[in-house]
Amino acid sequence: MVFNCKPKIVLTDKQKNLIEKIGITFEGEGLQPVAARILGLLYVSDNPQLTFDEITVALQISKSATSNGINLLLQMQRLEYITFSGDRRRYFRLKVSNWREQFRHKIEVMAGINVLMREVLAIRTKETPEYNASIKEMVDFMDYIFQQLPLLLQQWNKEKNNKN
Amino acid sequence: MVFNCKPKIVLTDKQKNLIEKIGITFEGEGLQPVAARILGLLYVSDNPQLTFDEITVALQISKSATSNGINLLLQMQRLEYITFSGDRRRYFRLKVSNWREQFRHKIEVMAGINVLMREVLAIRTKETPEYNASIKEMVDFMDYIFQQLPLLLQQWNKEKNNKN
DNA sequence: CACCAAGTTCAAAATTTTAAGAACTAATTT
DNA sequence: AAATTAGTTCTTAAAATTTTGAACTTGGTG
Repeated sequence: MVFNCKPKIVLTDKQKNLIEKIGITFEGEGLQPVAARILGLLYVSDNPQLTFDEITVALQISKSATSNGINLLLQMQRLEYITFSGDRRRYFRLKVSNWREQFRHKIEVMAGINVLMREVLAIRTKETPEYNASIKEMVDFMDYIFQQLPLLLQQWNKEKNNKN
Repeated sequence: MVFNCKPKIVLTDKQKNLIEKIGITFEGEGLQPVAARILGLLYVSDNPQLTFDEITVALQISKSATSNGINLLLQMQRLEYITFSGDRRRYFRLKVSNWREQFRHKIEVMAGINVLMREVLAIRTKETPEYNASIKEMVDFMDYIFQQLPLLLQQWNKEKNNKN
């Protein structure tokens, strides 16, 4: 096992700042702080494939924090890993190519709220027709959007192909 | 002061369940639990205009919790209130008619993430062209979406007018 | 003026979330 | 077989968030 040594990853101040900025932003989206920083690190790091230990060291967190963060992100399908024969370590990387699915998933979550709003409309008193109509307008619009978004994706795919 | 008495608002089990369901969903969106339930209550309540005290009683929370929740939602522009002369109480209601702005705001937040991703691209090493291209593809698509969404809104407005 | 109603504020309590550390497991190497 | 590596799990500690209760305004009422 001659080349088991990996040059420790070094982060510039610019990179560190951006990791924190990404971290805060993704925390705002509901992610756990450590998980948010792991994403930041993988976005910013020169090497987009990092081991468990490299992540632990780069972010200066405990092994258990790394373990929890990684497993959460794996389960959320934000991360995947590859392995190399003769090396027990997993190399984690962002599932960026996955963005179409992520996008679809985000739409589904938002559409879920709309389903709830339809439940609201179903049980609301009929004594408040204007109010109900306001809610219905919003729900109808959102459904229109959710219906149109996949078409936009298709359109964009097409435009992109035309350019190449 | 003859008719200062208001019939205490009564909620059916169906309504209570839906308030909780909405509560949990909006918590998932990052809202505080109490604020999320206040929204739920106002969505579901037969009377869409409730006083401070009615909210406190209906949700069985403390006055300070109500105060915090209401002020948060007012500041977030999710709530507004009206008053009636000779009645010191404020009557709170959802700003549902506001949904176009809310929608625009949500887009801006998502677009903010995209700005960050462009920062990532700006400082990433050029040694990983495929990875960078993947990120760029995602960012470009999201920007396309954010650009198209206002058009969809216009289109929907038009379609709606044609129907009437 | 004394009192009540409609809130607000603040300190403390309760709850939840997050992270750490230490002990553990399961491969691999020596 | 002992030691090392790559992690996991579990208990606890620390931190942050949320909620309460009690005291405090502020404006109107009798």
